[in-house]
Amino acid sequence: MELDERKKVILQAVIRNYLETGEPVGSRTISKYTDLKLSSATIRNEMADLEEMGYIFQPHTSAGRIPSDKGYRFYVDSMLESKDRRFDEMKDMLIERQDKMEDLLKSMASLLAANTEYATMISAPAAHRNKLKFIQLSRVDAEQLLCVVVAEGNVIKNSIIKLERELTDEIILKLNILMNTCMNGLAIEEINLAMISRMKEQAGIHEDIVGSVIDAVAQAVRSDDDPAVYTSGATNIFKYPELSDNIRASQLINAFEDKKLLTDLIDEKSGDDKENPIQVYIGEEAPLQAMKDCSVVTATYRLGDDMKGTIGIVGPKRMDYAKVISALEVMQQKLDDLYNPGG
Amino acid sequence: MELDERKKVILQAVIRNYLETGEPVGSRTISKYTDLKLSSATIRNEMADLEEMGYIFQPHTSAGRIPSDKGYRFYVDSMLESKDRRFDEMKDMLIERQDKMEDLLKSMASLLAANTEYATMISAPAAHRNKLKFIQLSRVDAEQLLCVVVAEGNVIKNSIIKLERELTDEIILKLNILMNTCMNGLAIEEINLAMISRMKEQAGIHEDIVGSVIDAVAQAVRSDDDPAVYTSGATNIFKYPELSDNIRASQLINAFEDKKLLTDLIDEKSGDDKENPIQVYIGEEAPLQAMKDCSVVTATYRLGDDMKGTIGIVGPKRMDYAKVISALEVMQQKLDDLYNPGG
DNA sequence: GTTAGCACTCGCCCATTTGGAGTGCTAATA
DNA sequence: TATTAGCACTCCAAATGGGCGAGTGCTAAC
Repeated sequence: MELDERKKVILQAVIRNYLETGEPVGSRTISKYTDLKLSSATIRNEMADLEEMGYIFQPHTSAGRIPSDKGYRFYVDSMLESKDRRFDEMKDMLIERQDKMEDLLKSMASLLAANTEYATMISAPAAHRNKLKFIQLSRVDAEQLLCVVVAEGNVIKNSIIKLERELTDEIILKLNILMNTCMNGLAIEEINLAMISRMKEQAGIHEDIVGSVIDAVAQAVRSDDDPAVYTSGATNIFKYPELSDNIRASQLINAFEDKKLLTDLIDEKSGDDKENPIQVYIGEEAPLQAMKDCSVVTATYRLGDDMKGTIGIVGPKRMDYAKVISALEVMQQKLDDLYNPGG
Repeated sequence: MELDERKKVILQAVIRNYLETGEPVGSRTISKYTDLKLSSATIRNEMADLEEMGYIFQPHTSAGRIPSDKGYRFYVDSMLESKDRRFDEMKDMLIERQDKMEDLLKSMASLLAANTEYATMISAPAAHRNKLKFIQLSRVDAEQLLCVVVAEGNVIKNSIIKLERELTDEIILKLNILMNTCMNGLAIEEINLAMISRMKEQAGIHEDIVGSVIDAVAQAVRSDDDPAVYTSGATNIFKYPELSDNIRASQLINAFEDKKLLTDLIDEKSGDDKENPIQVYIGEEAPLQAMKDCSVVTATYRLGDDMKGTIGIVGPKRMDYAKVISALEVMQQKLDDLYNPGG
């Protein structure tokens, strides 16, 4: 059977109506809702066809229809195609530029959550291809060396290195210069074994310190230990009855509490497609089992050439896709403006 | 009416039984539960008295009794008095010393949550009376100066200072020395206006930088903008039916999401009593409206002389107080051991 | 002061009923 | 041939009502 134009219109009408009301929609409703001038009986026939094709289904006999995952997929795809967005809604959200990435992302997450009424998460730009801007070693006290690493985008990481022996100021200064001249401007992948042994050679008897510093840099730049995902509005899910029963809510909130889980999800899925940085996952497509009754919309943002992160919004399947997608597009744009003022 | 010895025994029995089962407890149960050798009829009379006195009540006529807030209060107080704890349970929880306070507290929070099955929160030691260990200014690029502040307990804070003009290495070095000689070892309160103007004087034309640095130090050491409360196991509340209905759960989870709220709560209430660092808040006593159906147990811990923070556990009123209190005591001890190995 | 006995209350569970929304099918219509 | 009106049917959800059991309060006897 084919999905002809009229079926499409009816399907759209069913979905749109369901998004508004959250109730199964019946044939009579559609008959009045659309300007097709068809009786409910005709609609019923068409709806039976649509059900057979798998776009909609009945939660039980003699109830109205609700969209299946396939139905949502059709709806979202056709929306993405038609570029029928509501850009305006969020355009004048105010975002202050913050010194620290962290604060910026936190405030963006809570802004998005407040405006969409869904749960949001933002991953900090992955630094793994990120260039080192600056390394600073300084003595805190006799046994401890502070290592500060600044990467592009003012991502700052600290770590403390324990010393087995005391170092003179002079040696620390030397090490500083050595580290910076060797590693400045490099991405973490570019630091290879050859370079490390060359540096160790130059450091002479202090080669162990170089080892520690490189560990520290690696640890600082790698974000495994510090997932760096900011979430907001997890409690919004209680606004949607279909998600707020005990089991589902608990699993969802749990997922939001477990930043590590989120990082994996967000990293794995981001940016499969450079042309289409916005991805929509519906129901079972969702990357986490806990979210199988939700839809997840993610947007990959880029800062400069090498840094990218992901913004994700999690809500019920019957979320306002148009609003969410345009909100994400605005956010992408804002991030771009803030960090690439020249571009 | 007086709370004689027998009434106390019966009240204890009622409460203990309710803690175990979560069901209203009837007179027959108590008659068998205790070794008082009293018939259920007698118990009924006594329970009627206890109800009149406000220690217990019936959720509805012809149901067993459950403890009121006043009843719990009696139970907790007599437990605290008798020092009848179960220290052993958690004693050998393994806590690795972490370089960073943050990681340590996070892992402690999740450990506590996992072991108690309640929700936990830990506030980082308030740094407001904390001594500065070390300040480091370094140039990131032409327009930005990185200011790293290390305080006692290896609390590290960064901030970026925007520059209006370029500074030479020499000047930065000078400023570094100036800042460290002036402020090292000081608590933030000890930095007064006189000192600031003296420093500005010494900095000459660069007095504006000194101003910025002091702002940065203040901002770094003050923790207002970064509440620094770590939570774990918020989803544990779903394990307790009396807390997991939609409204309550949503309010509670919300409270746990809002770190700022938690900070206020935790700071306001901590350490009223130096002798009794462990406080129990039952039901309406709880410091947050969202927690009015919960009990909250807090413990104030001290690191060194000036730093203190709070650990809090939130659970249903019928929580295992003995276990929670001893767990908190163990945590206090561990923190003490880790950071004051000499004492 | 304690206990046995008994009537009573009330929440909970279950089966049954009722009403309404919505369907599928069929026959009539344009 | 496509559309529509009509009707019987299905099923959910909410309301109704009776039986069960746990537990109480009271009274009278010990």
